[in-house]
Amino acid sequence: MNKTLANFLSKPASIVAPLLLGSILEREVDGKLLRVKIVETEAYDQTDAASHSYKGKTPRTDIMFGEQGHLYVYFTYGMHYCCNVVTDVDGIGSAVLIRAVEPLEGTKYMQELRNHSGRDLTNGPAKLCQALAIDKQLNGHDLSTSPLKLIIQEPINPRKITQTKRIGISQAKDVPWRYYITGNEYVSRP
DNA sequence: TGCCTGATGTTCT
DNA sequence: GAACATCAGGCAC
Repeated sequence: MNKTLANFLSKPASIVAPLLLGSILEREVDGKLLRVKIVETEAYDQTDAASHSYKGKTPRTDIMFGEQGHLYVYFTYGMHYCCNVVTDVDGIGSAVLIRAVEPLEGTKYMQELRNHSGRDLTNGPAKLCQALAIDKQLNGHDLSTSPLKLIIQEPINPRKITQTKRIGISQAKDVPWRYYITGNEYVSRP
């Protein structure tokens, strides 16, 4: 694990989530390079009823309780994958869900992977996983290594970040741990 | 443009 | 056996 990245992610999810906005994900697949910018995140930790780690460590959530900087991929609703960046130190079940990204490079191949084009290419957690060919094979992947790298950028101006309640969940809806870049067209709809 | 619904697998009770 | 951190397509307005 890259030390700078590990250090950056060594804090609770609610702290890291807004700092991840504007950072870059680089994905290599089939010899092609895909680059996207993170524009929307949600924080989850073990004190949070909506979190997979809330009920303690299970085989499924093992990754969330592990070392920060790894990818936690889960399968949901019978047909979709979603990906999280594990944060906080080893032993704490804390992660940041990537909800939306903005395509920077390889857009055409993402459209092929999604078999879909247009604005709604990556504006949802399951959509971006499909666009980046992320599935459970990448569960536990170290984000400082290929074929999927997280590249931290300077944190964007907090004034350009909107913080709201989370969406698409049934528990702890009132916890305001959703963050997105204000006005970015790739953010999912509220 | 916006609500409603079906598809469908993994996990935990 | 139910819940689920979802999406896409259909149909009404």
